[in-house]
Amino acid sequence: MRTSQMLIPTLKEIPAEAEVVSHQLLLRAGFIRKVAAGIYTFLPLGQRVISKIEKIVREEMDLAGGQEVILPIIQPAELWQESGRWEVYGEEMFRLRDRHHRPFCLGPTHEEIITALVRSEVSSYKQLPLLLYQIQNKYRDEPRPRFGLLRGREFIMKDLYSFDRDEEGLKESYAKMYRAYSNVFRRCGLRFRAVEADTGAIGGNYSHEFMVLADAGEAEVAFCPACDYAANIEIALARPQNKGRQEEIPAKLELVPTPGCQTVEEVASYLQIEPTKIIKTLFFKADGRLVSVLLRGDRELSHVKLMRYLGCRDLHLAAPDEVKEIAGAPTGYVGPLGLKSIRVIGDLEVPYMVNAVAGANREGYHYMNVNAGRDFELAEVADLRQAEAGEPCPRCGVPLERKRGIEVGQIFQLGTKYSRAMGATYTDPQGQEQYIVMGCYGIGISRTMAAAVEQNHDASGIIWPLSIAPYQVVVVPVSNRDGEQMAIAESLYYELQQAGVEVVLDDRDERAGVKFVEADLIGYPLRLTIGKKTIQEGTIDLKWRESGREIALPWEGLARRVKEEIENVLKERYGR
RNA sequence: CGGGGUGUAGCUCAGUUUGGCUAGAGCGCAUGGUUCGGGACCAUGAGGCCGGGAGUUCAAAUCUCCCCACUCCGACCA
Repeated sequence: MRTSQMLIPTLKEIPAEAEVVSHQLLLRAGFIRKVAAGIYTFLPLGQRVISKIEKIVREEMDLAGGQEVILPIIQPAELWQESGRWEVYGEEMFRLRDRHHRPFCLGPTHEEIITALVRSEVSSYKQLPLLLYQIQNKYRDEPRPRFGLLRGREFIMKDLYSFDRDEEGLKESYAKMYRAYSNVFRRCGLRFRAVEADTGAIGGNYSHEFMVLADAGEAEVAFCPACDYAANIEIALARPQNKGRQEEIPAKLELVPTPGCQTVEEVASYLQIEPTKIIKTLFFKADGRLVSVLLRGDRELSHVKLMRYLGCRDLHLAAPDEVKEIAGAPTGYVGPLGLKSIRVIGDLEVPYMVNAVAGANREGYHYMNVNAGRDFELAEVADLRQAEAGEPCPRCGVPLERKRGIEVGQIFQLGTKYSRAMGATYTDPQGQEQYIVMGCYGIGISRTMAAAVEQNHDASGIIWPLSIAPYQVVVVPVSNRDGEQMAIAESLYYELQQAGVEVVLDDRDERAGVKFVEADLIGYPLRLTIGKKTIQEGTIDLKWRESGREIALPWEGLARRVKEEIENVLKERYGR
């Protein structure tokens, strides 16, 4: 393709709406344009990257035994009512009615549709296992779309569903997908970690997320630099870190005034103690019931851990007046001493806290020298806090790292949640009816594109991994008015095309500087420059975007050489 | 949903506080010329319901009210 005929609207300035670098660069380099909040058009270059990611995904899914289908975007409410999710999904679902006022939704995911398909078409164990997938738009009316392609309301997703005879089969399918996903993201040139994850609204009991490590990520992961332990911070194991401090002798309980001290920081600085000495008491409403949670003052609660422990579906902080009613004091002065008629759950560290400080359930006062067991009963303890960087890995003891990540894929073992709800069964060899055991596996295709930019860019623009670059090579004649240069450029362009290289020819009547700057911004992995030197010395400058390495090579036979080099890199760095 | 910010040319923004000439700049675009290996320069030109509606006023981009969109923080998603 010739750039003079292509739609590549680059921008010199950063659009005001874009906050994160992938959003800025994808807009500036002419890959995407916004249509509404969280809804984007993919321009020709953007579409090519999407296609390339999809191609890698298809290869890996097909090699793992997947079969591609296309499921409808518009889905009838009845199926969602069967699974029980029509109500559960809430406002995140785009809902609509047809001309007969029948309710539908735009598919946020496809468990219902695929389960309905399989229950009517699969009836024998001989038809299992089955792996079906599609690549298609998904619709989720996010309360707050942001960061361009990283959190959209319409986005491109690959979703695969596995159907097995039993748990054993599910584990195999899951393992296959785990490997396939690792291949996909490696081949896309991403640095990622597979982490243990919560199952959330999708349901099921076992899950991994594939996280691309990047500061723009909305999730946090804890991982071990030495062993393979890695988990979403929501569920990463957090063992008590204060066991060794028990040499301190419990002292006498003491009521102290703490006027105007409502936060952990205020109390700590007023009493001249470390936040680690404070017992933080939080009140939550879990499915409508009040519970209280005790945590060391410097720790952060994991909502997911608490929800899992309580087995509740809805969890939010209690309102201040609810807290006052049950504790007799406003938030900031509440504590476990004398708390009645409310369930109290402590984090694993709380029993080890000696001579702690806690709210006195009296406005303006805290207790000092509080000890669990002596001063209050702590019947329930559980792992409820977020793991911190630096604490020992729960598997091997090496200090954990904690980083932000972009979730580009997630795999779930669903079990029989949907097959039971929707009656998807098969007949086993003994003639008995059994529920099909399911798994589901998603890859955010458009999000992967943004994640690749987050990880691969510099001050000049995008640095596409060769495997997903919109084009592999740009040929830049320094002057398109120089007939000799253009003749060489044209023939090189032709030869590269003949060799099967994905190439564009920048034949625009622009100054060389403009072409170089835009080539860098767009991020073509390889640039071939034809200038006066080419005429005089017979060489063409070959420059890799990633390393900046530039070498002059004789232009005769260059196309074949470039093709070989591209093949090598694709094979060695991005191959299977 | 709560709180903040912003809506003026394709893009980035002045102008709004204190109402008043024909609404501006840079970039981009078109035409002509000079330039030509890292976003050149000169000249000319096109391009605006100043987010929308209602009001106040002799007069509204500017003041008031309502609505909408975008965006950030939080809640939600979990």
